[in-house]
Amino acid sequence: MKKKTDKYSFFENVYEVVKLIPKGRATSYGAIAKYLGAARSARMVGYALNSCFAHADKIPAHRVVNRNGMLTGKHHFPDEYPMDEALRKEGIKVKDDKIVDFKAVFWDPSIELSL
DNA sequence: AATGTGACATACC
DNA sequence: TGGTATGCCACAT
Repeated sequence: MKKKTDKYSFFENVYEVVKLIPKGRATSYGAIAKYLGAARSARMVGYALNSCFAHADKIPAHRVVNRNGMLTGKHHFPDEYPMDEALRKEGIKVKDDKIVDFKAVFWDPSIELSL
């Protein structure tokens, strides 16, 4: 329900999409940005996730990686819960901070959510 | 309003 | 493979 603002922040949108990512899947910043209608705001997606820890809800930010499937954001995760470990627990294989067979687990919101 | 920022994407070397 | 440079855009200050 909307109050004063008709639209939520771009961040809120990012959080919503990330939370919709199925277990064992992963997507890219660019894909999310595109789905939100701002394909050139991939940086904003990462920016948003940077604040995800401050966000009230739990954001599976570990399911969001860059275009190469590389865990570029792992350095931003808490040491107690590394990004690659989180992914492994969901069945995603990670090697050298990169998702193995990324395209196999790739989850594109602009496709999956439009079915 | 202006400036700084960045977990990207792409290009180039 | 990795460093540098540029474009890009929404948010923070």
